[in-house]
Amino acid sequence: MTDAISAPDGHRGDTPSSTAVSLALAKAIHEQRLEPGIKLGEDELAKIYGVSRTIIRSALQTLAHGQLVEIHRNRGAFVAKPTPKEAREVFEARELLEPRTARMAAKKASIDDIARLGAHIDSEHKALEEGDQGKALYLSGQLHVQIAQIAGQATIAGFIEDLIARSSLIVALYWKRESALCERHAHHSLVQAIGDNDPNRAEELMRSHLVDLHSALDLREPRSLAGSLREMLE
Amino acid sequence: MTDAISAPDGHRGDTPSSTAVSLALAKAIHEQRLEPGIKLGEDELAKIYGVSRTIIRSALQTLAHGQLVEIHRNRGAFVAKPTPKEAREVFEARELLEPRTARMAAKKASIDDIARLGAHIDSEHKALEEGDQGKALYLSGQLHVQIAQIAGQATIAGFIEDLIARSSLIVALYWKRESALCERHAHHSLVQAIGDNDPNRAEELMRSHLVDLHSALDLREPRSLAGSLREMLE
DNA sequence: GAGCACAATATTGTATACACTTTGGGGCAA
DNA sequence: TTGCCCCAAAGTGTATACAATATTGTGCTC
Repeated sequence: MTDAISAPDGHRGDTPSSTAVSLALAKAIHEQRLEPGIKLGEDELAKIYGVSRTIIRSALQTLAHGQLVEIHRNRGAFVAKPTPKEAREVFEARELLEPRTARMAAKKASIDDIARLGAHIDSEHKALEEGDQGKALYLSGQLHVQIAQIAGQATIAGFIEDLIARSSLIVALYWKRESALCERHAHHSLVQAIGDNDPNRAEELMRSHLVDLHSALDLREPRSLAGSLREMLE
Repeated sequence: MTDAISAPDGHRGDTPSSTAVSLALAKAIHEQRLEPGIKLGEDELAKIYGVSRTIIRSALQTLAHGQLVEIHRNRGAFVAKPTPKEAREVFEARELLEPRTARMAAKKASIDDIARLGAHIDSEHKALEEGDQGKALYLSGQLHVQIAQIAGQATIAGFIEDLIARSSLIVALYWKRESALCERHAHHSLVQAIGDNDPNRAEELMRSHLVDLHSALDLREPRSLAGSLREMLE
């Protein structure tokens, strides 16, 4: 443990370490290595990543903005636990934003874009075959983000990115195990529609894909999770 | 100067001072007391608000998240200057989100909600009569936020809140002076449609209101502003 | 033994100190 | 004069120290 964080160093030599930490934490949440409700102690994180609490605090604030983390004053930061109402809102927002975005992506997608999407789906399949459920879930979300980026609307893409991150928490809490991962086919045909520059089909496929996801959730009560016991009594 | 910040103390006794600072700055930007591009020095703000740089830094990070402020590493924080492309994206996002939201608000609005909207419009008119352009602009944006809140979709309302804040920067940079403020009537009839629980009309009025706003912008080149000279050479 | 009050501990909130980067100016050389 | 380099000053980035608050454990009282 306590290996210093590997700075991703996006493009140039500048590397705010708080960004690296928040990305690392976001990915851990996205891959469901961090369960909803778990406490994120500042000192603990500071030791793990080999930085001061200043950096950790900044990273936690960033995550709180995207609603991946809840910060309670004088009590600390916790991985967020979206309520059923919030979960519904997230998916309703996605159903409003993403189909339109998929339509735009289908209109604008270049050869390069389509190649990237194809490669992405391949990684997704590989992760599934290797049994890396967390990584597969992460990649599955990132596909939606990539589509939004192809649509060329950075602002909306940013919103979608937030919604997708929160969706991973929602899946952790509300996913019905019964429903198989029908995603494989859905993503494949969606990418195909975009590759064919078929906006109508892309929009409709995205819409039905989201409805499928939404209806695969059991939004009555949050799944009981380790560490959640205490919070239920507060 | 240097009067300590008046903590708003939202509901309970908890008051993160960084929140108070970021709200104060956001309002100043919204009311166009802070021009796009102006530098927000940490020490300066710390003295003004009577807190340490720690707090200021946190507040600036919050604002950067909403894209009201741009932070350049080792160079400092500046009030954001949205590009024409960004401006278009913001309004396109609004045109996607707000009409649907107005529709939902018209469906759900209670007597109380409608009274609040009416009171809001009154304040708006009063601010205009008193010649307080900044406050009028701020209130005008807040009406949109309130409508989104009435719709009961907190997630989408949050997005809209961000978009409205950014819109004030866009107006500062790209508003054609020629176009009169047609807002008065637009807001009035919009609130009326919501009060009548007429979703179709509310949606359509919101849509056309946004189109009007959008077309009152000159999105070719950012308006030259005090202090922007230096930045053009950087 | 149960409940409460208080002290000890742990953790977060804020301020300050120090290190690093950028910036601006003055001096020196061509 | 012009161009360059180096140094000083200013400002941001990070770590640490201290203060305030919440939590937990202990012992007392009833």
